[in-house]
Amino acid sequence: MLTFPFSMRITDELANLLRTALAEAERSGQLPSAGAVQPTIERPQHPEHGDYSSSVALRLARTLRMAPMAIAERIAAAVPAHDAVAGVSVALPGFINFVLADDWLARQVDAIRTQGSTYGNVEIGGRKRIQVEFVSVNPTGDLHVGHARGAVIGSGLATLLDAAGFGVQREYYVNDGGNQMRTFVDTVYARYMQAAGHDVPLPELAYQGEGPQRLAEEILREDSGRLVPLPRDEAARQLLPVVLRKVLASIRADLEQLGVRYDNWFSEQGLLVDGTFDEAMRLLGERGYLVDREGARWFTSTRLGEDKDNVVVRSGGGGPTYFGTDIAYHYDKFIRRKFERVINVWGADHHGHVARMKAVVEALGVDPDRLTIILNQIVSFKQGALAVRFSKRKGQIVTVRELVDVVGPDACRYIFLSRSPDSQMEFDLELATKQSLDNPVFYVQYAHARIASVLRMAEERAVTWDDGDTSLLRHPLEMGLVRHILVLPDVVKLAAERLEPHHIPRYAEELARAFTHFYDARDECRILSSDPADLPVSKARLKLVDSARVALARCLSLMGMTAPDRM
RNA sequence: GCGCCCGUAGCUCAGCGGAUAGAGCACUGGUCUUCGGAACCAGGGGUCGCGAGUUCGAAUCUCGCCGGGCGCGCCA
Repeated sequence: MLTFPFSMRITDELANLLRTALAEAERSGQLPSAGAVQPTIERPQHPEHGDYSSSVALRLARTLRMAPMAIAERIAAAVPAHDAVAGVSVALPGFINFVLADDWLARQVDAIRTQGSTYGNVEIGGRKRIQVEFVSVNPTGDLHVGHARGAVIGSGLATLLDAAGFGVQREYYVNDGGNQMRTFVDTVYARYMQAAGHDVPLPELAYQGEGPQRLAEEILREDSGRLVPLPRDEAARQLLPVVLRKVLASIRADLEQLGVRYDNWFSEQGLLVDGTFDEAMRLLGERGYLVDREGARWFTSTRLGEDKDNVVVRSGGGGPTYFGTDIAYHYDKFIRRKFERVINVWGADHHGHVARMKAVVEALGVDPDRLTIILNQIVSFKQGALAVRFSKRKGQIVTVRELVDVVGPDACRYIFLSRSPDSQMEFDLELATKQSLDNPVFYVQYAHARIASVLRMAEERAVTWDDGDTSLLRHPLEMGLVRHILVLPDVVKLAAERLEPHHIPRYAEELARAFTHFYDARDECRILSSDPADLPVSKARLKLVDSARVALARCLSLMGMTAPDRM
């Protein structure tokens, strides 16, 4: 009898069984040699096809020149006994189906509870250093509502990669070195002087809205007009760090409200002052990817198959372009800080930047596959059937802060996380704020609160269940719940491998449903019974719902949501 | 014009080349006296945008077309 440590995913165990079976069938001459094969394990959609299945026989049919069913039968016959597996069968057109053993399933309940908040972790990252950079909006005002999606996807992805065993760093790239920042500071300066009673005109292309003005008035109040007598350039120079500090503090506070935190805030300006920019340019030059033309310096992307070259240093002493400093930034990520992988989460409007950025990384001598750029499509908002157009004047939601105030961080995160970044999603404000089970956010959290409530009630009735015997669990609803709980590690693995956090909320909903089905079978599977004879099975069921609590809480924490004990 | 993303049930969305394409909402009908009814069960509803191709097998891969979004700056 083969056994594996409980921390191993059941799908890996089944794949191993198939590998063993395949090797054995080849050794005994039942099957011709197939070479190296990685049997895949799927979860069938229909329960009559078992708990897990494999199409390995279908895939082998061609190379082995045999009928798929014959291959499946010979593999299935050679599958070694395993205490997790109650049955192996074959089905047309050539599937091998596995049914898990109830007693083995029941034993997993204690194993899951032992793992607690680490349940669902998988080891696919090997502690590899990976950076997730996201949001990175110019520090020129509040985060717009459109930035919330990238913030949630980026932070969700980072948490997921953590759980998958990567060494993750969350980073915000602060664009404090470019024209936009300068224009913003100039705008604040003009507003500052105006507030101090001086008729200083706004710069060309000044930032509109009341943001710069409010900021200017605040700074004026705090520094009592210290900058008024200074020459314009000097005043702007001194104003920049003050503006930056205030705007970043506001952005940071808004993101924290949304459950988003960073390990590092990285300054673009720093790349210029500490020589990183020059170093990156030197390397690119040495490798022959820079050319001076029309007074500017260009990166010759065309050498790497791009449509056109791109300016990295402007003509007329204009300094580096955004693209130029981004080269230095990626030089820093890969060559200075030696991240093995870098993930950038960008809005879809940065699409045009992707190909040349990959080209740059390649030009720096780094495998471009180490850079992944996730583009999230734009979000539109609606209120029930009505489209919402954002307009400050109408007093509608415009900033991330306002969105979080109205919808709440949990619902906000869940909704953004449950859609693939590729979808041009619609965010229904009405549904998101609905306090009912129409709202999947509440359905999942409600299941957790219900479990907490049952456990509280057990405590009130002085039922101790640490000694519960899970082998008493055998009802189909009990087994069904364990089956669902056991899927979490595979979901984490899949989501992390594919960098797709949206599988987590889908699974969480499925798990919540499995719990609710079990819970709702009041007659057949009552957890707390008034009949003393039911005490042993009550204790076993308390352990079962506690393991469901562990898995639900883990899902919620992976999504950066709270796991409420009461609602 | 070129490039990328999207098109799946009335709506919002899942779907790793595999079995009868799924979930929630909405709709229709039904269930339950104790653990949280903010519940549960059942049912109807699909040319997977259209057309070819590859494959034992295509919503999934390839090509073409249609529709929507985004991009193609010495902006970021």
